[in-house]
Amino acid sequence: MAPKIEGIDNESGEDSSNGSSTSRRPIKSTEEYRKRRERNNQAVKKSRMKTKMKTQQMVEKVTQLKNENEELEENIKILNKELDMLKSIFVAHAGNAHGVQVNDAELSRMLGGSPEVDEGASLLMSLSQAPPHNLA
Amino acid sequence: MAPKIEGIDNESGEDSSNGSSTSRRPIKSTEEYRKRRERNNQAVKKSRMKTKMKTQQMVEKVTQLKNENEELEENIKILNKELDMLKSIFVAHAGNAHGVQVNDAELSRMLGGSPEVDEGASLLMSLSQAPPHNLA
DNA sequence: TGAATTGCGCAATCGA
DNA sequence: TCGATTGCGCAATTCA
Repeated sequence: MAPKIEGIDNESGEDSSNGSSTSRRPIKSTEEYRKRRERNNQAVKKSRMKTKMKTQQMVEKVTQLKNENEELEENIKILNKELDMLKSIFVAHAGNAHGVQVNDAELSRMLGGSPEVDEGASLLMSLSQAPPHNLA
Repeated sequence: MAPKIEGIDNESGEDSSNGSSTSRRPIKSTEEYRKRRERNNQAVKKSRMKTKMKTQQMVEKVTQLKNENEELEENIKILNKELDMLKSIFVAHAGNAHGVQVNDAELSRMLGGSPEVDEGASLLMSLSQAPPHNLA
């Protein structure tokens, strides 16, 4: 995390008194050094490519999710519309020639499912108050 | 796009014959150079920060959209369930003591709205075939 | 022309 | 120990 002052080449853990030569400056050090640098440069390049790819994929992911979202909202709109239709028909029919034969208790029994409707918009509430089921 | 061989310091567009000194090597060049380098380093840092922020925000955006998506799917499930309920009630009621008073033509008229239901799942189809409205 | 962006290499540090 | 990450500076290039 704390790079050196920059520019200084204090590399190689090798000691200057190399066991394979009388050279004042270690030979193997330098060639080994270049070899290592080259490998690291390669690794860096690879790593950065990877990062770029990930970023790119995230951009795509975002647009994809946005589209999915739009479709879902659209479907919810349609479903709500259909629900409203059915409710109107239901009510109209009920108030027509005869009283409704199912009361709330019966409805509750018939419904049964959807135990925990988080948005407070159950069928019964829909029937009585008709709040559009959107919430997004 | 094509960096130099690296390490060579061929900088400064200044001419060696600087108009403010007799020095063979331009003085202003060097100080100007450092000044520019410093500014660029600053700009680079800034730019990279910006990039990082954007990336981070995208990560958050993705999780946010995923959550929203989940909620929407959940709501669609609920709506479909409610729709099914209403339909059962409707059909049961119809087949009970008297015939259905609304035929398809009437229904069509009553529906009116939702001009272009893209998924082929209109109310009428729902009533006759009951295909769950999911499609996500 | 000056700021912003980008490719690249170096060194430190991390992680297995 | 060695590849992967990361902060940083340099120079070329792009943008405004």
